Amino acid sequence: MVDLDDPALSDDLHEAIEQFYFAYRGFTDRPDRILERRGLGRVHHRILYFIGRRPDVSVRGLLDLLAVSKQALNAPLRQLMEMGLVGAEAGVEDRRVKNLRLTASGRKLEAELTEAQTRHLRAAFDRAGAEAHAGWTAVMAELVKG
Amino acid sequence: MVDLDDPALSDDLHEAIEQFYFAYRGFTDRPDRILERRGLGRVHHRILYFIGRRPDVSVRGLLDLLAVSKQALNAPLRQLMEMGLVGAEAGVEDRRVKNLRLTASGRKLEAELTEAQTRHLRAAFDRAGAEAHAGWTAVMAELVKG
DNA sequence: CTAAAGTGTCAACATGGTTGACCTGGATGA
DNA sequence: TCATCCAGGTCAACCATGTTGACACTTTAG
Repeated sequence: MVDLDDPALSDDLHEAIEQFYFAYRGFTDRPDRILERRGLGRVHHRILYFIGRRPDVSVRGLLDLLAVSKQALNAPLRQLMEMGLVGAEAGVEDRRVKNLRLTASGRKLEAELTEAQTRHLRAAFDRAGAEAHAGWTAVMAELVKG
Repeated sequence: MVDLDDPALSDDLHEAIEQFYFAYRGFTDRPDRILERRGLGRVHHRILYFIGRRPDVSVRGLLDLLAVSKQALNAPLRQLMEMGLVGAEAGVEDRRVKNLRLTASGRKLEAELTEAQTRHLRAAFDRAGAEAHAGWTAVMAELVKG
């Protein structure tokens, strides 16, 4: 059992570390379970997610977002294209670049996965209140910047 | 380049997903870099951290906290004991259980690693303000519960 | 024409996790 | 007392995800 009310956790910054760890773990394992039923992994989710959010992103752009090597990206991306979830088109200005987009079925899977996470987040925001929601967002923005 | 101000990110719940992802990534890679200089990994950090926060935790307790198999825990834990960073004592009531504790040098390394993360968090909390800090904590608590 | 950039792919390797099987030794209840 | 359960340790096979290095191809740009 995970007891976050343990009296040993006095320092609130230490508590924040644990909250971050456990919250993130809970945040990722729902979509993970959906994915593993299809033989896909977390990488595939991240790829689907970012292509969905940034249509026509290039392979290079994806690499920078995910901060992985192109070799690590290549296999799962190709797999998603072979499964018909992601489509690619040569760029108009520069025909070397591939503009990546979700297909209809890609959008469907992406929505299913992301929905699991947004439902989780929305529930927490609702319970904590609008003010807390705003505070959370502000702190997260600082963490991303810093 | 990671551009979180991209106009495509309209839905704030989607933005929250990205913030969570990028914030967590930034949060973990500082201690990771300290560790890799000593040939240790993130697992070792988590072990040191939780033993530090919950002195006399048992191996079983650690397994439940980390949610990994005992085989995954065994090697890094043994390594930490061989390095003299973690000590163990047989339990008084039940002599099967091992009560794990940090040694002096274990506490030193743990403090160094954790300090990197608390400094990061403290900076974000300071910039975002006390109210935002409270909101962040409230939302995180809900996420851990949910 | 040449250099650089975007993409693709092969190979070798490291890490960190899994499950299954089996062992020791201490606790415990019929 | 004896059978059984539980904490812990260890071996083996396996898998997912990542890395670097090297090389090829196409296209763009100087």
